Amino acid sequence: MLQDTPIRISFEKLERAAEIMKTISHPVRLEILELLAEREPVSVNDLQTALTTPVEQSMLSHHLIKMKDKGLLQCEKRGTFIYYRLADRSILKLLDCMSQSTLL
Amino acid sequence: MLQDTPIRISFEKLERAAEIMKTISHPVRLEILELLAEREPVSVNDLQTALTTPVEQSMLSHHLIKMKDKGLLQCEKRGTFIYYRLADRSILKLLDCMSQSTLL
DNA sequence: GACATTTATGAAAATATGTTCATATATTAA
DNA sequence: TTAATATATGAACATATTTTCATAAATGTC
Repeated sequence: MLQDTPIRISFEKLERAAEIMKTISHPVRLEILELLAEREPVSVNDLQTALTTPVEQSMLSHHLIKMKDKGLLQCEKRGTFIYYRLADRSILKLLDCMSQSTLL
Repeated sequence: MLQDTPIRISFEKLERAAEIMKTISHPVRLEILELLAEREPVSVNDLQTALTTPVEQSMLSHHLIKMKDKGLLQCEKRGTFIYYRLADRSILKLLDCMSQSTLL
């Protein structure tokens, strides 16, 4: 059921929304979020293995840190491993909407 | 209620999803979509007036054409006016999710 | 201490995106 | 035909993002 009522957000919120969406608008980042949706927390290495696309360790680290900087992920160190988790699962609703969109 | 079941999308779909999200990840574009959500179709000029942020005619045109090129908008010419509309209202679900996200 | 493993860092390069400006095109009106 | 209005176009520029590469830091193991 599509909602048809006006949704009005302030420009500041539109800016923040745009920032969040921009941050995850990358196929690998979307897949990272999907993986974290299923299992949390996950180490960088496990993420790398789980991704369907081969991604360099360094590249993966950059992706993760970027999403963390934007407040989308959190991480925790255990020994030499770093475990990432979603900072807020409400972002999954976005993925869900996206996956259901008839635009895809 | 957040959905917690696995959402798995093919990499091609992730790429298309990323492309769509990237295209609308801009505060002005988000506001354009909001305006179109309420009223369709709207001429470029009316859009320009309705936007809360001042946007140059040329810039607005670029935004609209980009979203049209990506399949998110459609347009129709009447006289010297061009009326834009949403190509698919399912994109509004995304805005809705975004506006409800606790990340904002 | 030497070595392996895990992850981060930072610079450089490649690519993409956003913005501005001047101008073109199309339509309508006078 | 001239002028006015609506919109698009395209080049130039500025800025941001993505990717790669080499290397560093931290931890654990022998």
